[in-house]
Amino acid sequence: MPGNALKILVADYDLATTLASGQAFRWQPGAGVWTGVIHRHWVQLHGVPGGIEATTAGPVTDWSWLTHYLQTDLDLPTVLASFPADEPLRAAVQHARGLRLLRQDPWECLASFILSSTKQIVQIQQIVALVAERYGEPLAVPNGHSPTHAFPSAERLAALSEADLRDCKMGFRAPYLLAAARAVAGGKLDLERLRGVELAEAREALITLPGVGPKIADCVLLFAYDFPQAFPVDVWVMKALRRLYFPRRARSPARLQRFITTYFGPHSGYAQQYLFHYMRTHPNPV
DNA sequence: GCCCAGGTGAAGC
DNA sequence: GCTTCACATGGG
Repeated sequence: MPGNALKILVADYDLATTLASGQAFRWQPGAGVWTGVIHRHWVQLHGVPGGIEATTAGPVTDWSWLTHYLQTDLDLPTVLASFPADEPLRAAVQHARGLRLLRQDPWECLASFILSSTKQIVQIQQIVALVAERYGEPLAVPNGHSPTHAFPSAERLAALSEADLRDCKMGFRAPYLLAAARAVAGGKLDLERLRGVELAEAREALITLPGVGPKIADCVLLFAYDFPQAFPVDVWVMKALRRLYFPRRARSPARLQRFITTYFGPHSGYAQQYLFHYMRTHPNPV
């Protein structure tokens, strides 16, 4: 029987921390409820004892889009057990146990992170909301809720001008987003193909886009694909590495990179997310 | 006013 | 290889 509500049984899932953790930008907190958009679905989520309750605008028969996005089948204890047993990671995990990685749509994730450079998370949310409101297709929403839009397709954005995008307050990122939209819409960059290639090859393919460097590429590979060893290094993660792992003397970028790829194990991307969250919420040394 | 934000590319050495 | 700078915009 198709319904518009579902309870997902899952342990070790901190919904609020996950949705606010700066990997996805379309979630708005309410009174214990998170409202957002996944693909073409308006959805409300709230964490309850033993799991997550979801409500949609209309009847749903196949909920796999939701469970896949939330990654509720992932066994978190296995991931955590794969981390090196050091003090920084122990503290970071203890501080936010239940923090998860989502599995987003590659195009939306790529576009969002192109917009992310030297922006605070709240500002990225504002820009993404503006782009969706202006150029995304309207979605079905329950009575009493404000109108919501899907994130616009690459084809839709590719048809715009740079000025249209600059009007969405994205500044110097506008030509980068436009170039990415045109590369994807024109078939020059096949985001689906990246699902089946090695991490290094997928990274290279993304970095060919102007405005996409190693950090943004790794965000997309970690948050939208199945690359558990993608390890985006932003200002916060760099602070974590310097302060928690190399407090005495600075390491060259090459040495740091080698440390990242050898030290954190098969789920290093997850370790990165815990370190990121820990530094963001503990910006000052204890 | 000032500094900073889930960076990147270009120019300089 | 590494360092410095510009690039828009808004929050603290």
